[in-house]
Amino acid sequence: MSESIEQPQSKIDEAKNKVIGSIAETMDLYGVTPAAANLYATMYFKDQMTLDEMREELGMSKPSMSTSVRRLQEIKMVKKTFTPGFRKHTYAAEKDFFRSFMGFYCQMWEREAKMNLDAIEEAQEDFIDVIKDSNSTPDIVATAKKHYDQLEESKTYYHWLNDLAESIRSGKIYEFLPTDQQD
Amino acid sequence: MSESIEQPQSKIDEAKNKVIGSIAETMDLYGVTPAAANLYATMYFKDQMTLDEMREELGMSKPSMSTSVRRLQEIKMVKKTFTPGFRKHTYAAEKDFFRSFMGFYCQMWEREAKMNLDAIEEAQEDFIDVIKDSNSTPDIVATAKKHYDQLEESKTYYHWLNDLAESIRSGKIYEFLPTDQQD
DNA sequence: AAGAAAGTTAAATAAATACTTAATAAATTT
DNA sequence: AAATTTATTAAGTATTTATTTAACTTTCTT
Repeated sequence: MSESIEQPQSKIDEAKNKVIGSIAETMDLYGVTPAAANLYATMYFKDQMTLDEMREELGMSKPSMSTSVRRLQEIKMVKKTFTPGFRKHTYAAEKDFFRSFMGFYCQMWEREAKMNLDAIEEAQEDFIDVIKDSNSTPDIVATAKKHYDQLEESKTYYHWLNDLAESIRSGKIYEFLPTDQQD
Repeated sequence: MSESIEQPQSKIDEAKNKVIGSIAETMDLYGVTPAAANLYATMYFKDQMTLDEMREELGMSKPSMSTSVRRLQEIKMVKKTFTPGFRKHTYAAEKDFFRSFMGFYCQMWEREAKMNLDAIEEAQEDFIDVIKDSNSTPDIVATAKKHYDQLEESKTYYHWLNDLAESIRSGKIYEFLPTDQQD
């Protein structure tokens, strides 16, 4: 048999690996570690996996798989599965990318909104103190006012970000942007 | 003067730094380098800046500022400004977070969709070859079909991601999610 | 309850990446 | 056109981050 003829199984593996590489690369760009990114992409083609199977399949250490799988659980891209009569823990990838998207972005956006709104609140109080302070020169007061107003305006964005996250979590966004619409 | 009484100017700086730290921290989480994140957050409170002012203000090297500012330009978070009769280049931060959001996410999502759709296309061709191949056992064919279908279904997500990006770029999303709605 | 198997935490190492210094290129002024 | 100022590229260094090895804890089985 000529070596140009590929075995069906290896061709399947090759095809899978193209997709795995691509998914992992994009996850990398979003700040997910390489091990976690490769793991998710690998699990995407599997029903469920144990830590040992992951270690075997990716050729990495077990602790690495353990921490990666936990990180993926945190962003809701992997779920623990219960397998009766089986001692090892089993995990399954979230295959629905819409749900993965939700888990990843909504969490991030809500966190961003909270963190920055908290900081803005504190800063605005400080600016008010400066504005009220009799030691403040007119220039200083004007600057404080300008910054206060800038922050006030920016709040609109963070509220919108929370609204966006909420409309994704609730699924309401799909009324506006249907999932089945082919372009 | 007691040291518990704060000078207005330093109080302003302190307040700004709270927000700068918070903005930079969230940008860090999105994979923007610390230097670029701090730079954007600093510029957020400035009209415009030169590379030397950036270096001075952040206490970092000029090349670091140069590469950071370029990265920020790529994601549309900083724009070059023209200052007549002034030799040095000047740059201004995009103060409208809605525009920053657009620049950052739409670019990422469009890139993700393109990359993964390309990989999927290639992989699907391979799976078809395997399905057609007379050397393939029924098991192999079944697996190839399963993977093909899974990839086919996932395309819906990438098309939706493109639609989402498009609706943000066009501003149509704000018809669905108004920016002024306070919660 | 003791032993074994699986998973996690902690410390150490390896790898990646961000940044700085030094050198080069580009642009503006005299 | 030469010189000076500004910006960028490249090479090297330092820092951070990811991963592994080793120790420990938990959980299950006999």
